[in-house]
Amino acid sequence: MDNMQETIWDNPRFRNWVAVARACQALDRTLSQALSGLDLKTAHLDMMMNIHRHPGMSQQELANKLLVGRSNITMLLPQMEKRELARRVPDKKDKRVLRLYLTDKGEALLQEALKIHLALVERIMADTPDNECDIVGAAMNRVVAALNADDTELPD
Amino acid sequence: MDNMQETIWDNPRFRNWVAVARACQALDRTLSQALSGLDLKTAHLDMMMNIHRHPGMSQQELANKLLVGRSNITMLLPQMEKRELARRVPDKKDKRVLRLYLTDKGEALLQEALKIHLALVERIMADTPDNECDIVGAAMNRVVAALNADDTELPD
DNA sequence: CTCATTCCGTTCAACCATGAACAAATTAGT
DNA sequence: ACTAATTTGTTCATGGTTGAACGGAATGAG
Repeated sequence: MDNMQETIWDNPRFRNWVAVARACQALDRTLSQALSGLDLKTAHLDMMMNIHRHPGMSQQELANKLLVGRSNITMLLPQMEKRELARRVPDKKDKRVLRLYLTDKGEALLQEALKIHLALVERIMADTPDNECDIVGAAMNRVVAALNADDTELPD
Repeated sequence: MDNMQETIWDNPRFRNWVAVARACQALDRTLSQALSGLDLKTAHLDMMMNIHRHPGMSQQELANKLLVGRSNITMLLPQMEKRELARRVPDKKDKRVLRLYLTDKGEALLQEALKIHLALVERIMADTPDNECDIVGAAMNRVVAALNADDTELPD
């Protein structure tokens, strides 16, 4: 009873979050390998997913969505343009911004990559019932909301 | 009605996993900022956490736990030794391996960092009841198990 | 014992990501 | 209209991460 370790790993919430972090990292590594056949990296896939869902977004908006620096987008995009997966179209109203679109080739490659990604997700979640999956998703959305609340303290 | 999009984002499991990935990434960024006051990076914290829980482990074992390359450990450790947070002790039996330990200073700093980490975890999980937290943790442990099963397919 | 093989840690070159500094375009204040 | 501040994208130097190649040490087969 003196020996109540009171170590942080006795805290269920901490242990549970460590599991989340480990699962994410493990999946990232496996996904990277699975995508190597398409000559795609996860960074590129994330970009393509966001451009697909929000066509015409600016590089700045994309950087915010991906939680990376603007310069990162600038470095990655030329590679995708050379492979003809994406286009940068100057905005008529505002000559500063470049609006992003996927080419048909880019959309096609994205679909291939998403098949791989989806198959992987379904496999790792195979032993988890649907309602528990939803609980996980809902909890994680609350996490994102809580962290965004912090960020929005700073900006406007 | 023709318009059943059948896009991948209609798949609940995929959406839910995307939420997990976004939550992880968001927390990593926030944690990095929170640790900057201690002049610690998440990579170092992960190392210290593992050495703390498994004193005397080799660099190889640590690399496996962290899912990083052996060279990564070699590059990070000297910095921690100079700060007197960790020690590398040659193994008597096997002159190849260096066994890792935290110094008292390292243990003390780890406790400070863990306080910050724990506070962050408890805050982002504040709106999630205990039983749902456990469901999340259990699901993520199954994910890790499923992915480890893959890895052990290759190495024989 | 000897030689091949395996394992541990290190080194090195290549690749990525980041943030500060910058030029051009836009907006706001006066 | 004119200046100051803000925003967008780019460049560049820096630091982190990786995988292949290496030398030293242990293991196993003959």
